[in-house]
Amino acid sequence: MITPQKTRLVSRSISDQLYDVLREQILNGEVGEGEPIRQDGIAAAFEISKIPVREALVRLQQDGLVSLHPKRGFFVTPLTRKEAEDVFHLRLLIEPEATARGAQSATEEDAKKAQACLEELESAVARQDPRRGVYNRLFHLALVEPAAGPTTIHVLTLLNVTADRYVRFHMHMQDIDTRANQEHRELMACWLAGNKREIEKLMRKHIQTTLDDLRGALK
Amino acid sequence: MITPQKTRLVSRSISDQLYDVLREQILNGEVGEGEPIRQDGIAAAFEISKIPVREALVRLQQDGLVSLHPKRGFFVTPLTRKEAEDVFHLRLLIEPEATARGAQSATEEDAKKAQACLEELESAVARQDPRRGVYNRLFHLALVEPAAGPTTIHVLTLLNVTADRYVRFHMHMQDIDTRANQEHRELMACWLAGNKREIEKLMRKHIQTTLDDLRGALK
DNA sequence: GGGGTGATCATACTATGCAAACTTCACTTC
DNA sequence: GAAGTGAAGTTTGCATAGTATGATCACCCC
Repeated sequence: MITPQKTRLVSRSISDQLYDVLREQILNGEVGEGEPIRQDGIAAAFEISKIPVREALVRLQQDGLVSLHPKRGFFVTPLTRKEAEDVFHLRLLIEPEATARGAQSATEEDAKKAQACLEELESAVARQDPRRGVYNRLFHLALVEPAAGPTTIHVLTLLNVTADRYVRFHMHMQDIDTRANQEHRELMACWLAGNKREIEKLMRKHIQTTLDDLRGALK
Repeated sequence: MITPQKTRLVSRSISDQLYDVLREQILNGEVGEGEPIRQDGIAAAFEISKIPVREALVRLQQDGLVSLHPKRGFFVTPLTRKEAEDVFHLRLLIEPEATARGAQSATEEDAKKAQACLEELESAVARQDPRRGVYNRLFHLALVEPAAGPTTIHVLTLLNVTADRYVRFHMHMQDIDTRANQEHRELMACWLAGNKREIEKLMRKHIQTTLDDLRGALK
């Protein structure tokens, strides 16, 4: 018998897949900041045409990861201290409260999913998976999802992606992995308990600590 | 002698121009919600190829105005009460504080620009310009710009665009134009005075009032 | 006549190719 | 030798066109 899938299987377009790949590469710093992005080169490297390449780049532009100079091409947006402060400021404004609301209206289902995300994250950290930034985002979002509207999800994704870029670039992962692990466990426990005030405080502290570390790395 | 231009003259691509046009049309409700968007149709209507059409739609998708079902096309995202509440919740969280910070670090230059935006807005309202939603956004952003980073600008643009869509769809403009005019004047005066606490309170009230009106229209 | 099956049509998605624009660099002129 | 000029070489941006996929409908079997 055919077993039904939990994950809807949809055909992902080339541009859609490329979007993820390019975003990961930029977040990993594999493309130097300010460096021009040659459409032909990417198309050749992936053995595809320029059309899906352009579409992926346009999406990354809307995310603020690359900028477009007309008739001159796409460039990786430079990392600036100003933007880092900006992003974390917004996260501190939005995410603690959103997480608290998520904790309040989380169902059993939501709790399962959040815990699964945490386990996947810890497993990724344990095996030094370079994609653990992705799992970190997924965990943070899972805590928010139960109560958040689509716009909140979208904005927080945007902010977490950009924050992730700064963290990965300026900090050695091992240094924060253990601390983050500890904090994530605390967050999770508190979130499951549904303690609104406490979870809000913890999340604020979690983000603030990362920002402090980042400031230190930026000297 | 050649007079130097204040506005950098850059070549705007077809997809870039189309992005603005389509966004305005969706905001005006000229494309029914849930309605499929035929790429061929748009390409034919504007006498261009499908490539720039797709790029414009991809950008609108990142903005949340249209959604994409793989191999089935783009659809105008439906308006929901949940999203409206979500968007205004975020605006209330971000915009008052950002405006207050803008007021504090505004230069003479910034003040001139903000006042120019307000005048343009009032003029657009006076002549019943259907594009006055655009000028409203520009005014709100001008108050924030002096102190805001690029991400704050981007997020607030996103939120204001979506908020604008709900306002235009559910409310008759004349009803709020006069009240908004009054409030904008107060905001402007207070902003110029640099009264942080007061401007924060006023902006919060301004957004809250719009939300209340919107809730009323939604019954 | 209802449910399943296959052919036809419409549309999305991507490859190829081309013209316009930008960059680079050799060359000329002062 | 420095600055200006023009041609060659890249690269972007878009049009054309083909392929693949999903939707629609007629047809068949029960």
